[in-house]
Amino acid sequence: MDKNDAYILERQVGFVMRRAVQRHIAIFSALIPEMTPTQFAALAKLCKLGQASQNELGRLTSMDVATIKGVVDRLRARELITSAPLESDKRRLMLAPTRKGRAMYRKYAAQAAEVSRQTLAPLDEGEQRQLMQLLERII
Amino acid sequence: MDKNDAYILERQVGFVMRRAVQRHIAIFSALIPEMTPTQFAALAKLCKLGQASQNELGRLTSMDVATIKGVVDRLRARELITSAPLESDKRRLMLAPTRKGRAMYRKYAAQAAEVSRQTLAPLDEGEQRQLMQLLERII
DNA sequence: CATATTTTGTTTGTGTACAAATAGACTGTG
DNA sequence: CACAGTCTATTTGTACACAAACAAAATATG
Repeated sequence: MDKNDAYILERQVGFVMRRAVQRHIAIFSALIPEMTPTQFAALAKLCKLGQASQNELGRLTSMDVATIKGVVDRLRARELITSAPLESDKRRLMLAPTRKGRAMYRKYAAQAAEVSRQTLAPLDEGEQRQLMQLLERII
Repeated sequence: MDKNDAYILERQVGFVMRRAVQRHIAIFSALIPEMTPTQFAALAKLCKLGQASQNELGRLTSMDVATIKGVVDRLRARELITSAPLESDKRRLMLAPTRKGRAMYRKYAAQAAEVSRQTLAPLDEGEQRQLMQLLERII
């Protein structure tokens, strides 16, 4: 095996992204210990929408059916959202933030933005924009 | 709240990185269904080193003690690595790839590199280098 | 209208990922 | 030497993440 085509773990995108995500999550939980990034994402999206079915919310937050169910269960257990079967389509479980959920979202929205700032802090503004654009293209 | 400082989920680094990692893992498991990215990372690193303690391997692959233990257990269950307490320091669990483990690594090293290529395929070479450099700086 | 297909949600099983508590082994310092 | 502090590994509990199998409800199509 030639030295040039050696597999170097540290140079693989997957590995580097995994580490970057780890750092991001660490920053998030330091600034917002009350909930996980995933929970906040679901709550934020639901607050933005007003209401949505569980499935819909999952698609919009890129969580599969099993994952969104767990996240929804935990948010509901904390009374941050409510759920109820839809009359006109009994398959669907309509979700909406509670007053408490909306308050939680408002309380932490600024902090969540700060998490993004701190995550990108090692880069200047141009580099930050570049990184975001490049990442969006490999999604 | 001004529209400009609204929290837009899709524009947060954490969210975009999470989705990019999801795509990467999907590509990985399509090309290498035999093992997970994490397992391959640990096996690859161990093959490169020849041997290492569990703790050491965890640090080098960015897995905490509980995570690396699980990964090691599964690799050992499949007889891809062996483990034995070190005589000179009975706390440490020395790991080494088995012949089967080394064969597995050799078999999939090229495929693993291909995973990285496909993940970055939407970008040209310069952009790929840029993305990698930017990601490395926010680790 | 009847039924094949699709959609939505649930459940189970496996695999990361991390915090916190514990135990045993080592090291450094008095 | 003693023992305080550190290091390594394990265990437990919680939380994503996804595949696969299932059930119930809605829709499409003949």
